[in-house]
Order: sequence, then C-alpha cells, then structure tokens
Amino acid sequence: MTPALKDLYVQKDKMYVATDCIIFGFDAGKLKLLVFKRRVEPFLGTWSLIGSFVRMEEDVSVAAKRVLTEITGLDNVFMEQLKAYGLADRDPGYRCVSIAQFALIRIDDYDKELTEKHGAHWFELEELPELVLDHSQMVEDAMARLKRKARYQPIGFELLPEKFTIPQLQSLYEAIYQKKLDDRNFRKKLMSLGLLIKLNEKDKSSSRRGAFLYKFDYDNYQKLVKSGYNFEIA
Amino acid sequence: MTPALKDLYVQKDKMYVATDCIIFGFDAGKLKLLVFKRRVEPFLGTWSLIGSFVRMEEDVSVAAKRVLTEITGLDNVFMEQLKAYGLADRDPGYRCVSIAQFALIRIDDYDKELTEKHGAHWFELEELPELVLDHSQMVEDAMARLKRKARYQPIGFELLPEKFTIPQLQSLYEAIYQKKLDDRNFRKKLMSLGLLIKLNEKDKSSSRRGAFLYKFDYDNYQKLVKSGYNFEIA
DNA sequence: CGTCATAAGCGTATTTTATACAGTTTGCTG
DNA sequence: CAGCAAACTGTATAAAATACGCTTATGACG
Repeated sequence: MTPALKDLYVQKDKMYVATDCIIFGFDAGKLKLLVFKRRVEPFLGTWSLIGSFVRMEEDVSVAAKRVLTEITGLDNVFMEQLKAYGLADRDPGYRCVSIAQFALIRIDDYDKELTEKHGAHWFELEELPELVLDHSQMVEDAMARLKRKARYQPIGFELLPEKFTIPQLQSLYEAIYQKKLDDRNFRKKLMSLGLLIKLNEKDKSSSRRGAFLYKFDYDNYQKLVKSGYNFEIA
Repeated sequence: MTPALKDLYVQKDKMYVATDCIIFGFDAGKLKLLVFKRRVEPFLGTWSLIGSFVRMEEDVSVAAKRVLTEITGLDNVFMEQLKAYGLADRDPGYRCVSIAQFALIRIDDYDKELTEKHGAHWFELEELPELVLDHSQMVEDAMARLKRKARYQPIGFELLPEKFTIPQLQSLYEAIYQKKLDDRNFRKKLMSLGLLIKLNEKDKSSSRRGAFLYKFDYDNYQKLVKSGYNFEIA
C-alpha cells in the first residue's frame, strides 16, 4: 500500500535516501571505473563510489545526474537505475537507503581537472580496491547488468567516441563479456545488423594501415525498435 | 558519496521509504495480478498494489516479505526487487520513495480468506484497471522484466504447482511472451534441457488421455549454473 | 628502394539451432 | 464401437553460430 493510502494507521518512519553512481569508462581495451578517495573522516582514505543525498524536492534520477555533472562536467550521459540497496545496517551512521545508478561515459570527454579536484581515480575493473559499505556489491551488480544488457541493447556505444573502428568495438565487447571473440565473425555479425555507418575516414592510431571509422546509426535503430525489432550482439 | 561520508557539509533531507509488491499468479492459461481496493480515504475505491512503509530497523526486502506474508499467508515466495520509484511528486501527500518488488506465487496456494479480508482481487493482466499513483507504471515495468527474465532464468516454474504438465508449462510461456508457441518445438526444446523430471503420474483435468506430470530439477539446474551453463527457453 | 612486420579486412565450409509442418495414440463419452 | 479432444512423436528445411586461412594496405627499417 502506498503511503498516502494508509498513513493514518501505519508505522511511518523517515530515513535518508541517497544515490550512488557506478561510472564506467573504456580505455585502451580495458573497462574502467571512476572511484573516489575520501579526504575527510569518517572513512578517510577509503575508496568509494560518488554519491549524494537526494533532496526533498528532487527526483532520484535528477540527484544522480546532478552528482555526475558536478564531478565530471558532463551532461547528457547514459545513466540508468541499477537498483536500491536497503539493508537496515548498510550504513553504520544512520538509516539510509541508496539507489544505485550506473553511467557509461566516453572516457576522453570528461573534464579532467574537475575529477581530480574531487579525488577521483580511474581503476581497471580487475584492479579495483575494496570500496566502502556495500559499494563493491553495487559494482558487481552493475557489471552483471552491463554484461547482460550489452547483449540486447546497443549501450556499448556509449562508452566509445562517436567515431570508432570495428576493432575498437570488438575490444570493447571483449572487455564486457570477458572473453575473446572471433574477429571475422564479429565483423560479419555487426555489419549484418545494418546499424553502422561507414565513414570516409581512417583511424591510424593502432596500425600502419589504419582502420575505417564508423558511427552508430541511432535513427535507424530507433525505427527498428519501434517496429518490434529485437537485436543481439555476440 | 554515501551519507556517512559527507554528512557534515551536505543537504540532508529525510523522507518516507515504502515498498510495493507486484504479485503475479497464473491460472487457467492467464497471467493474473493481485491488487487491492482502497476502503478508506484518500483514494477510496481506487485499485492499488499492496505495500507498506519500510520501518526504521527493517531491510527493504524484509518489509516486502512482511507485506506479502500478511496478505497471502505465504512464506518462501519468489520475490525480487524491480526498481525504486523516486519522482519527487509521485505521491501528492508527501515525499516518498517506493521500492517495487515483484513476486511470483502459485495461485492455488495462497490463503483465500486472508486476501479477501484485505480487499484483494485477482485481475487478468489485460483487464487490469487503472491503479493509483505510479502503480500502473510499476506493473508495466514488472511485466517487461518478467518477459525478459523468463528467457534466461527458470522463474516460470514459480508460477506453477510443483507438479505440472508440458501443456501447462507451454500455456504459461505463451501467456508471458504473449504469443502462441509451436507445441512440438516447445516440448522438444524443454526436454533437451534435461531439467525436467518425468513423474509416473498423470493429470487428467484437461483431457481424457491425461498428460504426464513433471517436476523441475532444481538440483541439476544449480549444478549447471555453477559450471557456467547458460540456458534459454523459447 | 625493397622486404618485413602488423593489424585490417574478406570469404567459405561446417555444425548447431530454430522453424515449419502432419500424423498417431490414448481413453473417455454417448 | 465410433467419435472426439488433447497428448504425444518425428522429420525436413532454413537460419544462425562457429571455425578457420588467406590477402591487403602501409609505415618501419636495413
């Protein structure tokens, strides 16, 4: 029963509501996570996700976006709610429910000064230190979600620059799925979707020959989704 | 940043935290939802999901289970968090975040008196009335989750009696996916998984010939999952 | 200036899985 | 004992996933 419906006869406690952001990036073939080092007590020196309390007049999703923008200077970032974490004793200080959100950002876009000012650091996922409270659990859950979701929704592209090469895209999917993919089959599959626009430019940063750049065709994707299309990658 | 980490210098508002249950059942080839009619103001007479405020010393998931047990008399029910609903104005009365949980129950198990005493009613999904607040949205989201999750996790069995027939199982999946499936292919696929235990009993309720009863092999399923197996149904 | 190394890119054969479709069996009913 | 309705079985075809090897482009380097 929703609050308004039975506020007269029910135990009604108020608590803090926070939101924490699991911020993924991708660089040099590795998935990375943006975490923060505490510079004040309590928990000084421990690593933590970035987060904030949700304010009285603020949507939970808006609170998460506010935090992300404060920290990275970025707007229009892909962000989605993961789930709420509501163990009564999850925060030793006081009762607080946290709603975790995961964000995918293009790692070279973000404002470097801004993040450094906040004590931020990019960790490779495999080298992630222990995080405060239940934040490590949040990361694990977010990773599982990303792994599953990447299969049926083109969210991987949120982690790449707007223009990317097929080998880059493949290495991203390899990082997400944590396994090697066959390059010929990967290319074939991706091309057959008809959702990549080949550009007349090459990226020469990783080979003498250079690889053609592509863009993801969001317009066509939207159209296909509307007509009931269901896509899968790898 | 999590509350305890910056409580000294941050705006910190308390709000209500509630949980609402989306309770699915399956009967006579139809997916059904358990909803409640308000008997007091405000919103008298409107339909609503069942829910409760989360208490100070109570895990969110425990609160949801408490509600479910109070209403249905059932314990050990499949329940999973859907997501949090946190629009600032979702409840006109006061600021309240609700964490929606969806539950799958075996419809003939639950305590009928108990539910009726609470003004409960099973609706077929297609005939569901408008619900208060954002509850209709919750149901829609839960249905989408169920539809997707049924593909890769054997949660459908939570909606059937322990012993079920293949035609029953098929009709359940048809209800979830909202489309007809080919009976020969369905049976072939399910049998090939090696996760159904054929019993030496028949259910004669829906045909003269009777259909063999099966049980889901949870033990074997657990083993397969541990060894990295990934299954898919229909 | 030629060859070497490296990553990009392409094509085909094979296996696996999904789909489409038709007929037989069982057992009660009238 | 004929008729009916649902349970059950099998096979052929199409589509998708996998496995695998060779060619091409281009800067580096002797």
